[in-house]
Amino acid sequence: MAVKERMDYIKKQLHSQSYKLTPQREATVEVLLENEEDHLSAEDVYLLVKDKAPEIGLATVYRTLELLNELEIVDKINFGDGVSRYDLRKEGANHSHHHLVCIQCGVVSEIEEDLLGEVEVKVEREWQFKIKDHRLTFHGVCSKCQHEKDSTNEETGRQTVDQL
Amino acid sequence: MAVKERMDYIKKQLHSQSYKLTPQREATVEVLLENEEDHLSAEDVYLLVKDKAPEIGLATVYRTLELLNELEIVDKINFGDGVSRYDLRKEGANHSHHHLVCIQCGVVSEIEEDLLGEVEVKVEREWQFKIKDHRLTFHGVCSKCQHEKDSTNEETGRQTVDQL
DNA sequence: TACTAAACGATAATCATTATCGTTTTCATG
DNA sequence: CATGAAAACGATAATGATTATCGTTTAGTA
Repeated sequence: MAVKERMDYIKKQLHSQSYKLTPQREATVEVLLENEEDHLSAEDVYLLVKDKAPEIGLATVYRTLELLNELEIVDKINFGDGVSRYDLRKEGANHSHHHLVCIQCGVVSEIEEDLLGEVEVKVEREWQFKIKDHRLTFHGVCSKCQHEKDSTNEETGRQTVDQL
Repeated sequence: MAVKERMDYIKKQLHSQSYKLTPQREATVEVLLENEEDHLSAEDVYLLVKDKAPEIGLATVYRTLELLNELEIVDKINFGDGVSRYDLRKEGANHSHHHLVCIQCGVVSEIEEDLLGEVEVKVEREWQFKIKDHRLTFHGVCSKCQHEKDSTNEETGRQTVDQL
């Protein structure tokens, strides 16, 4: 399965930089692979990883996520709520993918396609800026919420407004 | 001058939503107008505003920035260091402008031009997502750092790498 | 001028993240 | 396989930004 292969790939990356391959790190990566779409916070990862490795400490989770971020295996992202979220990079991707954040239900979904190719060429040329990575997030209303005019939403109670 | 006019405009916006126009709020907005390019944190604003209104409290600065954010007079942005930064919207702009963050010297500069027009059309169409706002940040090496190969940098000590 | 809700200042509380420190484990070596 | 050193760990204290609380002050109005 793909999960196993990607796990092996990540293991190799750790090894190649002479980081040790501890069970805690393995369990953490496993959790990330199994919840790839979920934009987990450190706390989320901690709770999930405790099922696999109950003795793990929160500090270790933070340390591992930080390490994975440095190795560019995960992206540390921030949607403006007070927490960092950790997002596994697609295999071989050299940039962070884009996000859609629904301001009504809070759901975060992903755009894997890179929409910024031309934009980056322009920025590099006109601003003499050598781009290494990008962050692109759209805030708006997801298709589901656009159709639920009467949405009973725990976060804001806001109604859908001017779309459609 | 433009500052005065924009101040009046912001005053009107506060008034129109029946928020009071206190000296503390006025001083805070003044600081934002006078340091528009600087991506100030709440603490930064606090220190600057103390010159104009020495008795102001940090809590009030946070409250005011929060209010201005809700009124869409400022954007609250986050570049991944632990602090929120507050960025005045250009007059009449209905979206956040873009940012370039230099990973070597830490300088943040702005792109005022909206580069996302076509991208947004595509996203709205293909993902059925009604966009209200966006956040776009490029991380990379600014033109200055690209030319300082021997950069003595207090943050990372990192050398310029593979560009040029 | 007096009133009342809004706003304020000081500061305590919260909460995510980081640092510390003594213990445990991994992995290379004999 | 046993051993030793460095790396990693778990528990928890410390930090630092932000938010909540609360008694006092003030802006805008009658």
